[in-house]
Amino acid sequence: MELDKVYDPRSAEPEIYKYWEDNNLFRAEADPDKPPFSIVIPPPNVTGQLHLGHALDNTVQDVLTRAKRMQGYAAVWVPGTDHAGIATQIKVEEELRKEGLTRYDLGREKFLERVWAWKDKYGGRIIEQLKLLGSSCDWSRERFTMDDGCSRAVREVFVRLYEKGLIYKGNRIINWCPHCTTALSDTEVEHEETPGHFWHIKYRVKDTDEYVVVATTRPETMLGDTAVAVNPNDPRYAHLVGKTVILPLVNREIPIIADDYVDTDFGTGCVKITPCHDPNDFEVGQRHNLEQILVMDNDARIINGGVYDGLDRYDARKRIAADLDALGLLGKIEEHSHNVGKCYRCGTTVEPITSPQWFVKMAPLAEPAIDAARGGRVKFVPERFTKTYLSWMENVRDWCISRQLWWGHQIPAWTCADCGHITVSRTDPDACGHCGSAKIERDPDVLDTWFSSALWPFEVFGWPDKTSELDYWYPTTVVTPGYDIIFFWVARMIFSGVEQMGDVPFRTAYIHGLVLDANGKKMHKSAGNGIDPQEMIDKYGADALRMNMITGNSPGNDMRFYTERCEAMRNFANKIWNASRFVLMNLKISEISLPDTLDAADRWILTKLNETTREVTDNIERFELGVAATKLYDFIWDDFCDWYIELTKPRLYSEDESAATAAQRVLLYTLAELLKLLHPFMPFITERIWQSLPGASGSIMVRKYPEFDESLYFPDDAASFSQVTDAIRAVRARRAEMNIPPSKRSSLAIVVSDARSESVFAAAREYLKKLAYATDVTLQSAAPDSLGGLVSVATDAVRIFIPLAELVDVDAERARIVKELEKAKSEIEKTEAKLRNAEFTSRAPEQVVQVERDKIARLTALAANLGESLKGL
RNA sequence: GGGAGCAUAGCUCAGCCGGUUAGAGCACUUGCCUUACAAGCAAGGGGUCACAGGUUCGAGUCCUGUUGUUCCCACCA
Repeated sequence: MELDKVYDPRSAEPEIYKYWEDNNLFRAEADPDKPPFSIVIPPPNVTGQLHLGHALDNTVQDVLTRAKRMQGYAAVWVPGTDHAGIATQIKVEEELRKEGLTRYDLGREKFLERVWAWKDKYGGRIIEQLKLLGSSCDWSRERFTMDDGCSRAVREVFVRLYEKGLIYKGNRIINWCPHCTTALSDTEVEHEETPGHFWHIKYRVKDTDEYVVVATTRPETMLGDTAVAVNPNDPRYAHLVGKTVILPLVNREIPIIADDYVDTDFGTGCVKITPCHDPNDFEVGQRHNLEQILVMDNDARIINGGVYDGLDRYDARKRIAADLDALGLLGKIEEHSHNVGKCYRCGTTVEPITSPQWFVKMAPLAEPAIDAARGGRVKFVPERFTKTYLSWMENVRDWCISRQLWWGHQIPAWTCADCGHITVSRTDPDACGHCGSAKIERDPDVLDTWFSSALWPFEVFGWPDKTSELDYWYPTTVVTPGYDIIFFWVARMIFSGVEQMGDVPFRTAYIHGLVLDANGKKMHKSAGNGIDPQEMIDKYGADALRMNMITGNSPGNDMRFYTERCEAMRNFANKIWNASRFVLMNLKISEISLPDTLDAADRWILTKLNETTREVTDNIERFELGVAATKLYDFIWDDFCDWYIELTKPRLYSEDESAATAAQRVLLYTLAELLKLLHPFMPFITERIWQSLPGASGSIMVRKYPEFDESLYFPDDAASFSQVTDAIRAVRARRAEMNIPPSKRSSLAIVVSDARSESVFAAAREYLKKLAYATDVTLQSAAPDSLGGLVSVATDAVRIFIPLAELVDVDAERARIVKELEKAKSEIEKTEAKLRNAEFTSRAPEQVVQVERDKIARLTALAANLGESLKGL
């Protein structure tokens, strides 16, 4: 099958993907004869567009999975599509707003219909995009589970934890997003240093003329103050403890209490206590049995605040400040920069608020999850992320899991209107579990999306049923998230897996970095610096984008995205394409097999191929995908294309049929092997070329990954052959310096110093002619008597004479040789000094010492040859 | 306040257990349309590996400190 003159990924890639799909090549079922390799794929956010973070995730997963599968594993991909209710919901709300509607206008039923349609529309698009990227994930396994109330697995876990007392409902302070109108967990709040003000407010002590001054960044919360606190050891205020102050504007009498929480050195040393709107104050309030007064509703509008009721929190802030000022109760206003919590999805400033919510008690769950990482049952790659994980897990607070959203797993809890008992059940109950009343109502809240995501590694295999799939694939082998979701997802999968399954959800968490824009900024849609991967795929092809993602950065480190690198990888694809075209158009054979006799160049390339195979396999094993890909890039471009293909040309075009056939065989064999090696990284183009190779059948995706082959490894021969390539390079350099075009050929006289070199060069005549632009090559044991008219070139193995003297600038020539000679001499000196050092020779390993000795020998020979050349000038 | 990462060529980055003359891509210079490829070929310029100590026969690589920078975590109102 012939290859088109130009490779067009835009048309080729979808075709190839279809071929994989049509032939059902993605599905790898459990196989008792093969070790399982299962990889957990994060649920893509349904936001209508894939971003480069997903592209990176997806590529890493795909490379690993394809490689493992070719290496003989039963490899399975575990795709998730069950995520991000909130993202979708917010998007739909935005759409509605354009029509002047809110979700309340539509009602839950109708609203969910819209959300669902939107998800189908855009969720499907994301899967199409992932396919474009080459994802070998078997998307036919996709399961949408979150629309129908609550999935079985989620319900099972909820009930289990509830029965163990690890889930509780309580009126606690939580983070509230007034835009999404839902509670958020601690991890969903991003803290951002924000400039603000520090308002000093005077509270008059009752029945005195004395004032205490409190400082606050949120004056509007004063409406909910139920105490003022001072440090018990603060002499300034000791006399006031136990007295009361009159809360201005509200005229409520509140106590002055003493609590260690107050830092005497910060602010005024007096703190207003608002139990409903500050986590610390909440705790203080608990300790002192303070009244809780909620002064904001779900939209962050004032309630229970008298004349301020109905005002937005920021309007209220202005009004209150103004009113206090009018009363002369506003002290200084300082500029104050402080950390403000923002909703990680919409960026709105979150409001700490007390609210009845569901929590997971973390301490008992964290402990075994910590042990799992300490004991190495879960390994993080790179290792440093273990620490990130541990420090979070060790300090984790209870997890707020209820969300006031309409789409998600609805909490399986029913409250009785008669007795107030909460019934938690695996099946929908008809009556209260306590009093039997039928007047029960289901909790309208849904679960944090990460609650269900945490169950993914076992839920997808059919849990809570005991399935053979689950038995075979769990624990999964690896998960590959970015470090930004270690807390959200990785940690929660670990403690959920350990708790429910009694074992970790995956053996290795291979953590990658984030994709930044060219200026080093995190990509955000709002910042407009995001790049749609599809754009890159359309322009350069998925293979190029994948290589760009994989190479040029190391595990766990962020990478900046450069379009130029995509271009470079596109060029690489083009290179492979053209090299393959060359091989194919020169073939007269119809099967992949090596010839009986290999010549020097063959042995050289096969040795290089073997080394590359060994190293690349090793790198993949250690998750060093970037290094692996780079080695393949170098081998293919430098060794195979630039050297070996050129080296085969004389034989391919020669009259000698058997030599030509031998070259064809080695070319085809090497090409087939390198295509297999490269396939996990550039799946499309390798498949396309593979399908065109004579004697290759089926998909390259299920071929065996190359292994190191001792019988095709000739390190000594390869080393000898490098004498030839060195000589060729030296001649080319000489000619380039003299600006001699390749079209101007000349003869070469090569002086060899020993029998080995003689035979090496004798066998390499044709190579020298082709690559060193020689008309003919003669070997001799001594330099020509007269060096007149000759240009000389020296390597450590040979001296070469070229009759081009009429073009030589003798002075420049001398200067060049002197420079080279000096460099060689200084190297020799350094090396000799090293060898003279007894400490070195006695302590360094023999191998290392030998390398130095060899170096001396080589450099000495080179220096001698250079010296001779100099004399001849 | 605690923790982590990064600092190597003009730019973006590799460099795994310390051991040849520190690499790649892009950019730059010179010469080439050599019948696979100008998205290419050949040759070349460019780095006291942030700074200061230390360990070692030997340090870009390990240790300590300094500086700069990025990120994560944390209840200072």
